[in-house]
This record gives sequence, C-alpha cells and structure tokens, in this order.
Amino acid sequence: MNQTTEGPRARYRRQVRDEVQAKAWAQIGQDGVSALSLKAIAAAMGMTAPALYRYYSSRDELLTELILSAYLHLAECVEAAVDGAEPPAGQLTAIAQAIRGWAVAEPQRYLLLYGTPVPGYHAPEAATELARRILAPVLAGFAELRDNTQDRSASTLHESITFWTRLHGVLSLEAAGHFTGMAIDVDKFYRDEVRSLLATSG
Amino acid sequence: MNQTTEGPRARYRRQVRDEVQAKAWAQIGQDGVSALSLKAIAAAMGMTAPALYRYYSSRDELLTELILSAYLHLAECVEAAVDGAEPPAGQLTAIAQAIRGWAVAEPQRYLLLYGTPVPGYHAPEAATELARRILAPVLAGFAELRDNTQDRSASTLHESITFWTRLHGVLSLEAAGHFTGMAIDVDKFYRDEVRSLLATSG
DNA sequence: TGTACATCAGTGAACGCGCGTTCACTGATGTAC
DNA sequence: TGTACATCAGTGAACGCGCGTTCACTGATGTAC
Repeated sequence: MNQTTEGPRARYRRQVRDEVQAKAWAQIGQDGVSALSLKAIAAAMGMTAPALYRYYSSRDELLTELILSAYLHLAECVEAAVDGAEPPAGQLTAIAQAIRGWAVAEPQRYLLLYGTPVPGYHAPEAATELARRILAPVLAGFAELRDNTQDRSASTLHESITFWTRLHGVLSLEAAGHFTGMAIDVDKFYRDEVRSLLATSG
Repeated sequence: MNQTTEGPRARYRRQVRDEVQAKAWAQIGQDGVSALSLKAIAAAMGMTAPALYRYYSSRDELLTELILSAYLHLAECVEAAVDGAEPPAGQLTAIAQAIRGWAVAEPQRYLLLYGTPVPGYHAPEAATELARRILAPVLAGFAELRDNTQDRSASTLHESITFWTRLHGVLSLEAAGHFTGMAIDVDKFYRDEVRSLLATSG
C-alpha cells in the first residue's frame, strides 16, 4: 500500500530536476564546471533563479548530484561492457573501450570526475564508493588474467592501477584538447596502450 | 653604447612584475587558476587594482606570462636533467624524475599546463613551441635507445608520446589528489612506470 | 649645485557584470469534505 | 459534482560579494639645462 504510483506533483518535480540537470550538463559541456550557474540554468529554462531553490538547496547540492550521476553512469557503462565480453582479456579490453567512449562523448564530464578538482568543493563518500565500483571489474579481470602468480593481490592491485593511470593519461590529454594539432590517431594509440597492458608485464 | 645598465625605473618595474607573479603563483598554488585575480593580487601587495594596469594590460596577459614562464622553467629543468645523466636510458629516467619533481613541487602549476584548460583562454604560439622543446629530449632519447629498428621516426614518436601519456597519467592524478586515501606509494609506482617504459616494448 | 619640467607609478571613484542566496508575496494546483 | 482549504511552485525585489576594467587625478621621481 505504501508503494503507490507517484502523484502528479512528484512527477512534475522529477521532470524539472531532470531538466535542470540537462541544462547543467549543457553548460558544463560547453565551458566546464566553472560555468555551472543556477542563475544561468534558470534563465535557460525560462524561470527565475530563486525558483530552483525549490529543487536544490544550493549550487553545491546540484554539483554533487551531477558528479554522483556521472559516476553511476560510467559504472553502468563499464558493467555493461563486462557483461558482453569474454573473460578476462576481452572484458578488460571492453572496459577500456567503454571508458573511452564515455570520455570522448562528453570530455568535460570526464574531466569533472578525473580532472582538476573544483576548488573548495569536497566530494561526498558516495563518490569514492562509486569510483571503487568502477575499478572493481578491472581488479577482477587482472586477478583472473594472472592467477598463476603468487602474491596475487598486490600485483593485481598494481596492474589495475597501472591500467587506470595509463588510460587516464591518454583520456585526460585528449579531453583537455592537448593532442590537437599533433597529428596523432588517438583511437589507434589508445588501442595500442590497451594491448600493451594486457601483454605480460614486469 | 645601446647596452646601458637598466635605469632605476626599469629596475623597479621589473621588481613589481616579479612580485605580481609571485603573488599570482601563490593564489594559483592555493586554489587553482580560477582564483587568479588582479584585484586580489593588488590587495596582497598593498596596492589598488588599477595600479597593476601599469604592468599588465589585462588579466589574460598576466596569465600568458605565467604559463610561458612555467613552460620555460619546466623546459630548463628537463634540459638540466639531461645534462647530468648518461645517454640514453639514464637521461630518459632523469627527465621523468625531473618532471615529477617539478609537478609535485607545485601541483596546480602542473595542472595549469597539462590539466583542464582554462575556459575562454587560448594559449599563444610560444606555448606550443615550449611544449615541443620539452618533448625534444625525450624524442632524442628514444631515437638513440632504439636505433636498431627500421621505421625509426614513426616508432620513436610513438614511444615518446607513450612516455608522455603514461607519466602524465600518474602525475595528473597525483596533482589532482586522486590518489589520496588509496594507500599507494606513488613514488615507487612512478619509478616502476619509468622502468617499464625503458624496457623493450611492442 | 639648483631649478624647471616631463615622466609615470599609484589612487579613488565609478562602470557594468554575474554570481549565490533570502524573503515576502501571488496564484495555480491538488485534496478533503 | 461542487466548494473550501491547504499545499507549494514560481516571482520580483533585494542583499552583499568579487570580478575586470576605465578614467581623471595627484604626487613623487628622474632628467635636462
């Protein structure tokens, strides 16, 4: 009985919140996080700024929601990639491709999570948990890939973090536009890095 | 005769410009580029904001000077590292260590050059040239290290960029504080990456 | 060595801008009888 | 089905803030005779 259909007001609230987020992502996608502004979002929605305080108690609360939803979306992308590939090498390759696809689709969104931190903003616990959730299938993949070694957990962790930093090295420079004018086939370069990662390493 | 000692006014101007830059770096070091403000710098120097327009025509001009001086300083650090090491493997290792030392000393300065770009700001030509100058000894190092291959220039470029992206992967995450609370010995991790880079790769 | 002048660093007031956020209010919408 | 009431989304004015930048000015400093 407690599980009733949401009323029209709740439904409307959800729609407005969704639109706020959509406008927020549009702003971030264009000019980065620093361009995120409640007043500008309100204007883009044809509303006045104080109206948004019915939905978010502050700019930081909106930012937190954006960050958490971005982490969640990336986690789901990664998990979907794992599901459709054969373990473990195929899965790790699929994870890497999924992350790049997600990063290239919205570079500023990627930089919001893994780029220069927003000054004065502290991410909540939940963000750290989601970041861990994203890394989990990588750990599982390398554990399965190298199950013939002795000090498994330590080297698995090391390889997983290497996986992360190497991919991030390419993705962050690409997202920040530091490859433009360098005549590099980033897609090919990235695939080479992934291949190298899955070969036997030291 | 044209090469006279700089007069007292020129000398004073240089001192003020130096102090402006020092205060600017202090601001950037604390809260990132977005905290860079002529008014705040003037206040920190005990002056009023319009006074700074005797030295810089705009905030962007100051930013450009900061970026160029940062690139130049990094280039000099890298070149100094090359001078004191034996070619080629020792030099490449020294370059990697020099870059990390430079990045860790002032993380926000590193992020200013290689992190999320400042929205609405376009770096001048000179910045690109200095970035190339920093990469040059890396290219030279790998060319010397692998002079037994055939398609030298292509693979040298590939290896050099790999050198760059892998180091940047670690450095940017470290500078942004994404390793905190992860119990990782970044110094050791970084050295492992450098070592792996210098081993024969595919 | 002393004076007149030109240079120029720095001030104070002011501009327009955009930001986050508050407050008292209006008016539409959903709900209970 | 109809009316009275409570809820609540959205408005408009206002706050204080900090920003970059301009302008006419003052007064110190260096220079030329």
